[in-house]
Amino acid sequence: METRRVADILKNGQPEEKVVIKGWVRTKRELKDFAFTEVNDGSSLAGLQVVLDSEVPEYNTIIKQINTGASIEVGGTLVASQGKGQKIELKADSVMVYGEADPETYPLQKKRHSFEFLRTISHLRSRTNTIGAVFRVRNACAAAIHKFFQDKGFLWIHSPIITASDCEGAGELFTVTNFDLNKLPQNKQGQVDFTQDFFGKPAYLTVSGQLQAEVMAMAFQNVYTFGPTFRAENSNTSRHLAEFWMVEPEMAFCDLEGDQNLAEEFLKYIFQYVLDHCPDDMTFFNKWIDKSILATADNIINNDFERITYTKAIELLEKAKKKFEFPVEWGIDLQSEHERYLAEELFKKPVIVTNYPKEIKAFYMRLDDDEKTVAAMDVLAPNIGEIIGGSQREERLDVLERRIQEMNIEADSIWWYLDLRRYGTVPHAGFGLGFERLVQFMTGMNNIRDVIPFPRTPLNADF
RNA sequence: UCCUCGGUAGCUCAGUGGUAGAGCGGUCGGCUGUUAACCGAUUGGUCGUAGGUUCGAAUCCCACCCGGGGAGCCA
Repeated sequence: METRRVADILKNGQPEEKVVIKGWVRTKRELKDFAFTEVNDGSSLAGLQVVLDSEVPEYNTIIKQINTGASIEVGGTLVASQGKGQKIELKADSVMVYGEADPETYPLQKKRHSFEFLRTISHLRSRTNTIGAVFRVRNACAAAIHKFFQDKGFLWIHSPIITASDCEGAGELFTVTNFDLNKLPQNKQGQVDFTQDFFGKPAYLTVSGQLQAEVMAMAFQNVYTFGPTFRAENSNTSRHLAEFWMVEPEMAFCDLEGDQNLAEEFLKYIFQYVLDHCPDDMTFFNKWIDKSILATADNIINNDFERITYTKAIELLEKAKKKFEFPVEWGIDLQSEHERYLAEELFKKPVIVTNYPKEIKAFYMRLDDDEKTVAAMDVLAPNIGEIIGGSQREERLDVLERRIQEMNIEADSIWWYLDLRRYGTVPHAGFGLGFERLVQFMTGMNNIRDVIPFPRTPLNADF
């Protein structure tokens, strides 16, 4: 008989149906002559209650083997439950134990664990309610992202993971080498001789696929990257990872307004998709993790995002009656307290702030006519702050070269990027979104390490 | 990296100079419909590591390691 998934049985199962399930035991409640067990196969938050009694062959042996964590196959008949917690349950005819889990050493209990502890057992934590729900929602987010872009005709670009250029001149990079680090070849100046290295020059793990996305947008118009990126920064926070996934759409023949339109439509779509596809998981998060996430999702989906310029944002912050720790004046980068005030207190919905001072933004952002600001945009959302950062790119070769010079950017390694402005340049724009931060925002999870299966952070690359 | 709080049983924690504790978990027993089952009993420790002060240190001091929260930076 074909194995059914628990999610399917809970949704469509009918009494009298014969089914087979395979999964892992979450709990066992043993009474004198029979027992209840809950089996979870990862397909849903809820497990299927299985009723076992002496009709199961070798009941006395089996019942001692099916402790929390054991993997089993159960065949039987679906029946309407006499108990209260579930509509339907499985009356077992046969049970096969694939692998036992010694209760003396199996680290997961039936009760709640701290996320800090679960991180020390990342190979087992996906079997818990919360982490299981996180990864189903993470998957739904990824599926939604692809569907959103594919339905719009965007090409998914596989940007390189190894790169010889440091895109934004910012952040610490991981070096990629095949040198024997105990015997580094040196040149006559006594420095490491990278001409003997694998690529003949220093190479790094990418910090962004944006520049390559711009290349591909110049052929396919609309593209997006969705892949891993790396930062070697020694930042120990609940919002940073050394390895994380980033989504970066790039559109040719698009300006800053089109960029904002896409960002707004994109966020609304992802939230709606997850609500539609993971309602139980989202309800679970709303109950146990953060009681505001469903209201937040509703806010995102049903409100037009506020759109203001940076200059207007500074005016509003200066007029605010609130005292800020960091003083406000034109030219500063917005601190998280400022972003929170705009999104949470003033507008109470997502706000897109545009046209920041050029001094605080990257070299590739398009210079505005006033020569003071650039065509940048940040989407600030209630409860999380900046979730999306983007810009219209500088498509004018002379202006771009001037900006590169002003900002002391090493231009040699991005000659190809400048070539795009030499040959058939067009206005174009795009944005970047940290995928794990999106999942954090969606689920209300406090620590980014709990929304990626195997987090890489300073001093932690286990599993 | 900076600030701050913490590290005691498998887990969550109490214990602030004098015999190392509780709840949960595990184990054993009981229970004919349980739902983090319940009831009874029981098991369980190099008090993060290494020094120091003291008659005596989980407790006080120093260094280091690790974790949480916040900041900076960002995604």
